[in-house]
Amino acid sequence: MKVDELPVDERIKRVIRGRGIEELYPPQAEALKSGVLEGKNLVLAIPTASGKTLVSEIVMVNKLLSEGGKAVYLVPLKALAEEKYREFKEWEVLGLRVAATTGDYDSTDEWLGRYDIIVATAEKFDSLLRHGVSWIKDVKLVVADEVHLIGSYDRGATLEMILTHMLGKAQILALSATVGNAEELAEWLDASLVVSDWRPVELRKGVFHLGQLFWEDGKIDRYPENWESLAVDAVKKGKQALVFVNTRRGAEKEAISLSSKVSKLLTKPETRRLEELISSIEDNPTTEKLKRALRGGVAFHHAGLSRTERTLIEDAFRSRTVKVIVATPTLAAGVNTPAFRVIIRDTKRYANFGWIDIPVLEIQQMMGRAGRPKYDKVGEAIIVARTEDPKKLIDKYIHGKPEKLFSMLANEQTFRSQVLALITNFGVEDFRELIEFLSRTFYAHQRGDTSSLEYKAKDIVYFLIENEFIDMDIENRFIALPFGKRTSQLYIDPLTAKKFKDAFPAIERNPNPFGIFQLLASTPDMATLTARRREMEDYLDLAYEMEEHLYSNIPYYEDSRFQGFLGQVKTAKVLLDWINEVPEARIYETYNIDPGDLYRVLELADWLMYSLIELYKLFEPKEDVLQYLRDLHLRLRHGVREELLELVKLPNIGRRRARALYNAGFRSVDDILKAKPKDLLQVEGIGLKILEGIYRHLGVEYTISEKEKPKKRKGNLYDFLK
DNA sequence: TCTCCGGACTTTTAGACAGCATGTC
DNA sequence: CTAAAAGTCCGGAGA
Repeated sequence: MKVDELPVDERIKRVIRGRGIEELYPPQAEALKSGVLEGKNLVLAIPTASGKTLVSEIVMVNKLLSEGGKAVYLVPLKALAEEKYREFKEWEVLGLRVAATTGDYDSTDEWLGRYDIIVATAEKFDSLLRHGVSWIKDVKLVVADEVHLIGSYDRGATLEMILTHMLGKAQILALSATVGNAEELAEWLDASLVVSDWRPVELRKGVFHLGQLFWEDGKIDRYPENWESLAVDAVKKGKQALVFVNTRRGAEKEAISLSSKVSKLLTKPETRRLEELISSIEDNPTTEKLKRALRGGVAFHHAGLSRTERTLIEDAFRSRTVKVIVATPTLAAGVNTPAFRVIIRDTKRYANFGWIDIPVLEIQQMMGRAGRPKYDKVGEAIIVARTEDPKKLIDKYIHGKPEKLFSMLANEQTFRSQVLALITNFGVEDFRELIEFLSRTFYAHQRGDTSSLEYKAKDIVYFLIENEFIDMDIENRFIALPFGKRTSQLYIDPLTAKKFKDAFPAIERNPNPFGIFQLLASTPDMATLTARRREMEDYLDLAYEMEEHLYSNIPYYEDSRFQGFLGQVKTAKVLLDWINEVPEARIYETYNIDPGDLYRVLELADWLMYSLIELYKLFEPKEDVLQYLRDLHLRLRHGVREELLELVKLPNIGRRRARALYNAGFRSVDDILKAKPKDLLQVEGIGLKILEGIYRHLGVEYTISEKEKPKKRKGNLYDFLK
């Protein structure tokens, strides 16, 4: 189908042709002929990179241009929100406004009302729904990207609930990877279904075993026995490779090992670009290994890296500076990083109870990264059989069908939170209405019988009543209580809120960082670190040493919570070090964690600390305790001791600069105001830009003069420099 | 007596959403 | 119920 023939607004065609697209891919054409353009719901199940985004863009923009209102585009990751936001920005030439909103920024909900296309994570949109944002009623279209995540254990229920809320109120376009039961999903959503495995770049799949590469078409190629030769070979051909492994350690090891082989194939300019890249990376034990690998044009990519480094690597890969990335599954579902050859080293993964086969769906997503549109005619996806029987791998992953999707609504943790939200934020008045809502979910559609779900819901309702989240009047109608409503809006697990509430008296008696941090770490919303075997004794000792500061009892060795508790103690200790200004590098070493892990813990602790304070406010707070908690929150956010709190409020002053200022004798804003700029500039980390920002923040008059400007003006920064 | 090596035994293991008010080194 | 690689410990051989 030609772009010209599209039954959509001319302006849309112009923009598309502006991208150099004249002809639509067959599945795109099929999708657009399915009735979506006339407002019908659609489930589009086609491989990654086969043009789902363009379909959704056409549907969104066409709808907005003809009907007005808003379109919401849901993604599973913050990084993807960013990526889609940049892509959709292009449509602003037609007068549409695009915004992205995630937990990271732009939470002023009403402000979003000025935009036409809103990209959001599913959880963020759920949160917006809970806050009852006024513009939700203008949403005419919801695009749910990666909708197969409805089957994910911990996050699927959220997506399912959002779609249930919006079903019938807005048009729904669900974009999915190929799954075993797409038709079931389509039936639930009352949608047309377009399924296809067509790809713009041909995909060749194969299994590698002891030097033999068995292609799906029966051809066999021969290579050196070590699978690494597959990656090296790709680079020799002037291409790139993406290797998937199942552990961080594996990613690092293989990256360094491949690096020494790939380095020989690099050109001078490539080596220079890599050196440039390396010099821009911060130093710590993890990046030290990364830099070693990068010298040979190879990188590893896993959640232990900070966001900055991950993005850096992804960009460098796209620009072909980096030839090979060895990644854990972070990259499989993340931002778009296609490569000529994808090598899957592991098909098993450790998951709580032991090793499991990675689902076909996920392996197919990894394989789907093979082939760069516009650059490659064909992409190659190769599974390495190391110990596994190659025949089994071919049957399961190459010829096999992906798994069916199953509703995860019944997952206790999410369900608890969702039931609360239904009552406190979505006006569900009684049990009958609750059941009525649940009957419209995918769970109900799929299982038919909702009696076990109802039973669970009933249990949760009793839990919520018992803990004063909600109440029930004599006619058995639900009453939302402030504690419940706030819990739901803070987006924390009711169990977390209950733990907080129970701890308030103890906190009032003995407010202290360690006790509070252990409390935060003990909630289900915190991803705690794990205490390693050899560390266990140390943390147990620490717990006993700090026993009087804790708000809970130390469990016995036999207790099932014992292991978890030690992890909480470790997490609390890390947070304690953080607010005592222990340098990051030392934290990484002492606790054997990566930058990404610390970042994650801090991010969660920050959010939970805020929530703790917000909930405390509801229970006749004592002013001094409240102030104590607020200060601790600030210390947590900035990683500083109490004495730096004042300085850290200044723009661009974090834990390092604040400490430098303090140690140089500038201990307060007052000191800074009285000081000569010249002296302040002596302080490590304080340059012109920073000082300028501080003065602007404090409302001090100043101007940065060019060299030719007169140097005598009052308040001129350069006056003081002399 | 010290060092090195190998085998037996032990330990470890992917990822990442949410609030709110503005800016880390 | 299912694995595999790295780390640790210990004893024995050799210097």
